[in-house]
Amino acid sequence: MKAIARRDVGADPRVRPHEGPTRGSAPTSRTDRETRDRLLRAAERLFADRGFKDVTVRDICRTAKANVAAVNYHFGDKLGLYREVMQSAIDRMQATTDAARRAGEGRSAEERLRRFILIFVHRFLDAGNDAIHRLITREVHDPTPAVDALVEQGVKPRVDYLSRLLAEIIGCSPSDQRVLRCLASVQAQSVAYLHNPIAERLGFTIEPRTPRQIDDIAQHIAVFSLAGVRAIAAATASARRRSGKAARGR
Amino acid sequence: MKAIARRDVGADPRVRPHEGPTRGSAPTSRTDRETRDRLLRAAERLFADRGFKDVTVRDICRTAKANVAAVNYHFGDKLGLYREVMQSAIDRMQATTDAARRAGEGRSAEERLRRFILIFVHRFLDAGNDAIHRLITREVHDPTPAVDALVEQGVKPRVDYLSRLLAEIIGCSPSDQRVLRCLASVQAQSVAYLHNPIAERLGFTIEPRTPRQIDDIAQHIAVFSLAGVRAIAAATASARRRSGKAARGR
DNA sequence: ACCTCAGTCAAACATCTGTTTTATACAACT
DNA sequence: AGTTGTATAAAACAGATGTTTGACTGAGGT
Repeated sequence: MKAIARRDVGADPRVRPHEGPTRGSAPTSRTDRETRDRLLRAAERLFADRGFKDVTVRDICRTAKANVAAVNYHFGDKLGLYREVMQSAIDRMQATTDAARRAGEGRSAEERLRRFILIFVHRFLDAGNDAIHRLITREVHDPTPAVDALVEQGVKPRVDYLSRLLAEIIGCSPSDQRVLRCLASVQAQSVAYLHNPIAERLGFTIEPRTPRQIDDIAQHIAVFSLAGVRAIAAATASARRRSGKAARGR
Repeated sequence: MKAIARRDVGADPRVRPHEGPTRGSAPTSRTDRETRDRLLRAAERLFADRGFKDVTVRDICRTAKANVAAVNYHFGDKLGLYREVMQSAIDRMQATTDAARRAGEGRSAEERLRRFILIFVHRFLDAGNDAIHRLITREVHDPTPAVDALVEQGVKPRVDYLSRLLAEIIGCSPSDQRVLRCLASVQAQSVAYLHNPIAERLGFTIEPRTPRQIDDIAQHIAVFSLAGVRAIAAATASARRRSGKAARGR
């Protein structure tokens, strides 16, 4: 009976006793919301450090100095809390895409790509965004039910923009396979610089990076990627010129 | 009391009742070892799919059609099984490094890099190696106590070889920061092609890749990377020529 | 025939974890 | 004063999980 009741609540969240402090976006009554915010902050860091399943609500509540029941009260369940953390990450990801896109408005295709990369890498490696990016990276390898929102709102807009941009540079359709591969090559490079235990064990990453170091990395990825994309465009162009297949090797 | 006894066993594994079927590398008595192998195979797949903590010994034993106690009997504990799975992954990683390194012996530095990338990507994306590479990638973001062996035996040899190679191409010391960044750029690209739920949700990766597709990807990464490394070398060379900072974009 | 020991199995154990329950405190409103 | 609704707290619950225990089997050696 209890199990059934719980399952019903899960299926229809609106049935929950409180559904958090008042529904919708009411002012939540008074000075409270403190606990809620502390939970969100603690959860963001812990989820980023260890992933959804390896963090217990007791960990979160201990860090946030709240009672164990606080998560269920304010967010329905653990997943509800995670979704809210992830949504804020998605929002910041969208903001980064928009900023990096705007930075190149009115420029040539190559210059738009260069500026996109520079802005993007700076935000990506900014210490203040470290948690959300580790969070997003985790969804790639260990998806939770929140992955759908991430893909639709966070990943797709960026992929669409970069695909059109790369297609213009290469001179082909955005659905051409080369576009996707260049997209992968460009975006993958940044991920290598997220803090991770193996890189640290090898002596790379001297912990909080200086703005200078971040800029050096951004310049590296921009130079490397521009040259890579040009080479891909040139290789296929010269291949087309001699009619045959790929113009690989020497 | 029981808790203490268990902790003692954990601290000194040699106290365990069996320590697996006979110690060392004795022939394990008779036809058995079947169960052990089934456990290893099941564990490799499950650990690769879901990570160390998200797989239960019950999952593994169910998959391997063995009893729940089988893991503790044959491998001491869950971590012992994981270590053995990881060791076989490390061994294959070493073999890939050696093969990719040998493929370029006696060639120019650039050609050695090109061949290294081609061999490496082929092995990396070979369907038969998919599990071990997802396993290794997991250690990057969610290290277990097995990460030390991975770094020492698997990662370091590859990093050392590629560092020397890239330093030769760029024309600088292997400890130069540009070497590390090019190394990151080259290796990071392959990781983007491991099967992951987000790429699949976006419609990329048409499941088991054909040898043709893998070769296309390998060629792409080789062309892209060679051009990228050359550009980094050229940028710093021309920068040195005019004494100032970076010679970016234009 | 007897013993030994690796291997397997079912059951039990102790712990951890997400969630629920019950109770209490406090503020706002009637 | 009384009611209502929000927030928090302590305890309890139910299920899962890594590990251990004790019994049983069968082959090999004496």
